Amino acid sequence: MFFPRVFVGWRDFMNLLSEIKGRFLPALAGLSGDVAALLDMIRPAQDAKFGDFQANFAMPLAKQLGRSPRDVATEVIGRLQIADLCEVPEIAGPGFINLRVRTDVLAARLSQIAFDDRLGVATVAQPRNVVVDFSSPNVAKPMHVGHLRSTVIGDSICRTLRFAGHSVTSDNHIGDWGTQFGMIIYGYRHFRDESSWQASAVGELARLYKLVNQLSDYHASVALLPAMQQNLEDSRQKLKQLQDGPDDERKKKLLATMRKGFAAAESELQAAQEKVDRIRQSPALLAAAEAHPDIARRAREETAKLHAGDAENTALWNQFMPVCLAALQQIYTRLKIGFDLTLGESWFNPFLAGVVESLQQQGLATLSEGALCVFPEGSTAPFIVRKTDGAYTYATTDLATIRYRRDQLAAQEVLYVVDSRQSEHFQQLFATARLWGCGDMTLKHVSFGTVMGSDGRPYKTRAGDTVGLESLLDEAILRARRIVDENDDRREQPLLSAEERGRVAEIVGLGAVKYADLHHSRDSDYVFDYDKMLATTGDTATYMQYAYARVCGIFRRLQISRESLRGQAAAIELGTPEERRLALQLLMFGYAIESVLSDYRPHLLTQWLFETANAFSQFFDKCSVQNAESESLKRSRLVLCDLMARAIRTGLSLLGIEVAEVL
RNA sequence: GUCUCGGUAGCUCAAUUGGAUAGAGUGUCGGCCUCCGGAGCCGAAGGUUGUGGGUUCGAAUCCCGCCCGGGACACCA
Repeated sequence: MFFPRVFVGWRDFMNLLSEIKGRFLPALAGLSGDVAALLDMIRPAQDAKFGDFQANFAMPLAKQLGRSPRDVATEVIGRLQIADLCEVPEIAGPGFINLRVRTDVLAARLSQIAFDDRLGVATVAQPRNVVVDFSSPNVAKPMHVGHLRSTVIGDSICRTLRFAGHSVTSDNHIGDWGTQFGMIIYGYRHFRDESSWQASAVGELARLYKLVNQLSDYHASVALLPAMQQNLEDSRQKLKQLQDGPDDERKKKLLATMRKGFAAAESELQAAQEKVDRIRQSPALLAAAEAHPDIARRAREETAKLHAGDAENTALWNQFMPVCLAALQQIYTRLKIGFDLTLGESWFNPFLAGVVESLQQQGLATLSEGALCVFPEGSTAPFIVRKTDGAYTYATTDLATIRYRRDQLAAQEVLYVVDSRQSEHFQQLFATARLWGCGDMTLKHVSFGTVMGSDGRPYKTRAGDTVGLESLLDEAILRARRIVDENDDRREQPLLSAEERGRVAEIVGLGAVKYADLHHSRDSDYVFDYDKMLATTGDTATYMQYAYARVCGIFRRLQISRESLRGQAAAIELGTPEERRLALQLLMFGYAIESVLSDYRPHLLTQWLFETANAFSQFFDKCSVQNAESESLKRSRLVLCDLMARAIRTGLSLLGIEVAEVL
């Protein structure tokens, strides 16, 4: 018999939900062909008033059998042997079966996992070999806010997969071979400031990149400006004509479309004009621009020379790369994020010709308008694997990478944590890979939305530049420091030295940035807002960190070390609703992780963390540890506190967020 | 034009993928420190889920039409 996914839970004896599903299996036998689907409809209750778990299968099953849902529910409950786990199941509403776990069972389960670092979460029965492709910045330019989501989400997914027992290879597929290298090579040759280069090679490279980019844009804009003005004028005319023309059904819609087109043309023109103005306002820049009229083409030529193996450009590339990588590493070190591999585009360069050859041999690639293309089913646009000029594209590199990951890394699954704007590319890539013979791998685009500013537009500085990641982190940590200072200064006896305050500020600031990102569901755009992410109230990383610090405060106050609890048995007493809720919440950790991994959604873990910290805060409010009515209750609560602290620490660690004993 | 993602409380976002009376945070108003950290806890108000139809026991979720917004659509990656 084939066992579907739910039965993985057999090993996972601490997982309440799996165990409950296991009890329903015999009770449902013979009622439906697809028992797994029915078991899948047993879930945590969506409201505590309905109990702890609810089974929703009676309605669809009744339909299948042509009976009434409550009747079916009654029959299933009649067959169900669950008295040792749950109280008597109740049927509610149209036919929901509500389950409440016996409190003594919760207590017993909690005792068993009390000192388990994994909180009783078993590793998966069938580990997969997963490559996670994330972050992937261009090395020649500084990392900016756009790289934040991929980096933070990707890291969290890696950590969670590893925790679950999968074999994970994180790979930073950096852009180290593209046109931007031609630009810095050109810049280095013509605009290098030797003293700046000596002082800070990265800084100088960033400046050169920006300069060459600006000058290229200038010439492109100057060339395009007349056409753009004409275009704007044309659409102004057309708009006017239409407005004056006869009313009919299509007019309104057409008008809206044209207004949109007009607005787009207008802002396009404005952007181009700004690029031109910026150069013209500076005599030095203007002189540079005029001295290098065909800078864009010549930068492209430098790239082409590099790709062709030109000795001088290769030497420059070799000189630049360590500098660029060190700059990236500095950010990753601050973020406390690491990679198993950093195999960039350049690394796959030697394989590209072979990839194209293989595609041709299999008859997958055809020439179209001079470019060699694959036309995967369901897509009209070509997937270009070799350009007219003979150069390969990132499509080619991505295919080479897939093959490498399958053949050399034995990957069963590859996750691409990349901006949703590239979803069409990945659709084509995956379709092509399947045709090409990589159909045995699971390829998944874990897409995410844009980081927006409070104005609802992509997050930029007031001057309109993208925000550098470095300065963003600085700002968050600075703000966190102010909060930490203020808080500690308020105490009669400050607890933190200046050095400790700095360390805490870093934990709080970084946590705020990461949590803010992760707690949104990844496909939606999210608004970046320092004030919200570092708010001292509400659903932020600090809330969890604060809860953690409060637990530590209890132990400090009572002068008991958390480790000292571990020696003896942990008898748990759950006499109050607050203790019970916290216990149940702690036992749901495994479920939260499963939910995250079912579709790579870290926000489901932030949700669990918030609920857990909230359950603790209620407990903290109502259930005094130091004034517990008995020694055994006090000990029980201490164990609960210790467990909760480790739950928060472990959960946050899967998001890449740290905790501090004192905030 | 084609494709794609979205529109949910004043604001920022959820809703375990079709389940019960759509939930959190924030903001507003009102309670709670002789007691372990008040960065906390409790309560109230706040909704025609863009809109009109359809599918069924049941829809924010699936299908169709329309209205708004973001994004992608041939040689940048």
